[in-house]
Amino acid sequence: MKLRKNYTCPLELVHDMIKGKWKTIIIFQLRNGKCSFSELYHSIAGITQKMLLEQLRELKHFGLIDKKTYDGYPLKVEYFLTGQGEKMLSAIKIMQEIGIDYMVEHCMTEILDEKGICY
Amino acid sequence: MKLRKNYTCPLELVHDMIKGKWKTIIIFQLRNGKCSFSELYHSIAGITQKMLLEQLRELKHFGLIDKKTYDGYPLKVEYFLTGQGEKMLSAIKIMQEIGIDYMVEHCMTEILDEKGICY
DNA sequence: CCGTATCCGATCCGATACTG
DNA sequence: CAGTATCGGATCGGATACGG
Repeated sequence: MKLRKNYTCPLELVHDMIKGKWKTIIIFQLRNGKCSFSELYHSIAGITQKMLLEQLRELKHFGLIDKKTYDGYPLKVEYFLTGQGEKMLSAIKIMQEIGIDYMVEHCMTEILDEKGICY
Repeated sequence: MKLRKNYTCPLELVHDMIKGKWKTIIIFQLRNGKCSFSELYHSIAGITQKMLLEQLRELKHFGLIDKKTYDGYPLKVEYFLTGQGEKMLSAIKIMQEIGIDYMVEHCMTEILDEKGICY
């Protein structure tokens, strides 16, 4: 990842913060508090270890998440949202609604749970 | 663009709606109402005609913007946000704030205007 | 003014195998 | 359990030229 890139606008910066297929989903999965690596891994359908690690590293770099590592064996790590991560979550929750609106509108609701939500 | 993709979660869908370097910026530029193609083109630093057209087409496909074409010469077109586009704008405004927060925090404020905003 | 077409390097991301 | 390394196809996005 290129650090200290010359950004010409805040939204360009935020694009780097959350770009890619997985970052918004990862942030959303952390909405209820801390998760271990494998909790995230098993709760996000289709993601690979490589992608999860990579995206977690980038999210941490931009200060949206942080992690706490515990010594001992087996290794234990907890990922959690920072203050800015929570702020991003509030934007992502709006996006989730927009996604659901679209799916309802276009009859793609078969994947939603009984509350009309998934992930 | 692949239509009727099989989405497994709303955020994956929304990722397609706004992915790429330019879409959030385009939506933000439409925050004050309708714009012609060239107004958008000249107000977004660094974008090419190709990218602008391509991204406008995709935003329209997902129903975040719409356009109105007037006959006559020279050609006149107006792009504007739909209801869902306005909803997306509310999320994008939060992201803008996050971007500005980050820039202030990391002393990258030289590009911000006197109100601390750009674009 | 508005929209299209092509070329090509950079990046994304899935598959897979491996380490502490 | 947590993290790393490599390969290769797909997609993204900038440059450039052209057409209605």
